Amino acid sequence: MNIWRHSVGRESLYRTSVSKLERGPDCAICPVRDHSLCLGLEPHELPRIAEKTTVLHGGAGEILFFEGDRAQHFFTLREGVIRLVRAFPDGRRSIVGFLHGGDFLGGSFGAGDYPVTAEAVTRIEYCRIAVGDLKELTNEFPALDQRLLTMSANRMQAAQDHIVLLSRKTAVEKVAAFLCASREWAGGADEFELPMSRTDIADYLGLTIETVSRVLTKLVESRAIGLRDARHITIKDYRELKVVAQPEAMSLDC
Amino acid sequence: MNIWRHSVGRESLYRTSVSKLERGPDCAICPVRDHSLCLGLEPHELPRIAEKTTVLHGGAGEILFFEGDRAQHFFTLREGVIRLVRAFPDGRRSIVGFLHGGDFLGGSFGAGDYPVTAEAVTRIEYCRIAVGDLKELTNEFPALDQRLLTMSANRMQAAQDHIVLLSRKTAVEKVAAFLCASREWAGGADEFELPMSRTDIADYLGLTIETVSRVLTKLVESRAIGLRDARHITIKDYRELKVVAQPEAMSLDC
DNA sequence: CGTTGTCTTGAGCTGATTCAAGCTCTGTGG
DNA sequence: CCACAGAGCTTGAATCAGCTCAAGACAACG
Repeated sequence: MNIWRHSVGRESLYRTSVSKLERGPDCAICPVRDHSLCLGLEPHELPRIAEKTTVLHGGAGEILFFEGDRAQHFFTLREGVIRLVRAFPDGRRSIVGFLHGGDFLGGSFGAGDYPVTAEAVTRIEYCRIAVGDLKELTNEFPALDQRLLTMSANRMQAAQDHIVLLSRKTAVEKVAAFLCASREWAGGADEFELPMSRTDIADYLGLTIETVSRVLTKLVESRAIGLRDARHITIKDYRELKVVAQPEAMSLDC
Repeated sequence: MNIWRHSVGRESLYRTSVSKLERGPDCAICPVRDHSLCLGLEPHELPRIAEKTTVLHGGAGEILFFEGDRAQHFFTLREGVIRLVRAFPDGRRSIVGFLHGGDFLGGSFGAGDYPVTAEAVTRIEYCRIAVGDLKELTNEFPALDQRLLTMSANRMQAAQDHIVLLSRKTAVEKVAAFLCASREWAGGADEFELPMSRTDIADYLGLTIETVSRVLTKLVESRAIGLRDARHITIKDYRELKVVAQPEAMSLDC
């Protein structure tokens, strides 16, 4: 890392700054202990994984790895938001997913390259472990494999939801679904802050920033949501929003 | 299984026939032995998994499980093609992926429901094992977990490719990408048969059948492909097709 | 207090959809 | 053997959801 690279996308140049390095993690006070990889471990096993793990943090915009880089590390996000990006040479960009506290990254198990670029949306804190070390640990603690499988299955399901959204939902449905998801990500309260820009939202939903903006004002006019400013959302009619967001949610009557 | 259920989609009624049941598999002659789950096992370990496994086969249109069914089984596809479907009550439909020989299904690890419906596109042959039994076996053979993780990672990458395709590619790019993928699926030869209908293709690419049809005739006119009939494709200019299909494939110059 | 980046809004355009025929197989029954 | 029905596919014409282009609003910042 710590390189300059020409972007093929909207931004003209990326810069990856050196992440500030800390000592091994103090797992006892880990904010994501019970919904991350480490849920698979007993408390007394944590030191074994901690000694192979480094805690890092980085600022918004920082790049953890580029698409195509050799996948040498496995990461657990402790704090903040990360976007997974694929960019086209002609400027088109697709955000394949957003990651939040507890989510893992990397871990293209078996040899391989990262299939996406990982960028910090906000200030982030994360754990890093070499894939070789993780593999050793999974031999020692089989519960880790189970946990990895469960988390992979959850991510797969999220990806499938995303596919359905992109292939068959209208702009309003997409934005409504995004707002419902953001509400969950933010903890479930009806007022929250969006960590990402309109550009990120558009590239996640397969729309333009103009369309995202227009749909949001339409939702404000229909009193489904409120906008204190561009980043501060208030959900005013969650039920309605959810109905719009999930036309596929049929009340199964059998 | 073996039930009638109203479809919420284009077809008015689904029928799930009883799959013909065979004895346990003869893994020695398994057509997908070396690119399925069982790649993780030594030859002498195969009988242990075989004794818990049932081989089944079913006809085109047969449904292995419905979205929302309790995920009690794990499947390995030996022969044929399966589509993973999500349907909306209003008739919209999305195909989240196609599966081919060696691919696995189900296995929502940890308790859970199937997030999609699995339907046979062609006549199929597949292995079925209860998730509980599989879990026991993974304790016995840790290599199975590794293999599952690797396969999950590959599927995740395919899902991400699909997301990029749906969110940022044009109709021509989508169809071109689909044809390139079909070529691989069919073994890599320039002449092959499409196992699925235009409706399936459209629901996979997030287009209408009319658009798929129009794009195909356009590709015929531009001499990139030939169409003996609707299902028989000849790739005439693979290079060109690949370039159209992957506008994201930049020749990394650094 | 100008500059810069982000977001909103408007007007016109367009790629893909919708609607509506018509065509081409395949199988079935007379 | 041909007529006929039905499903699946293609083609054309009109429409529209979302895009492009362009301008302006607003906040943050040096």
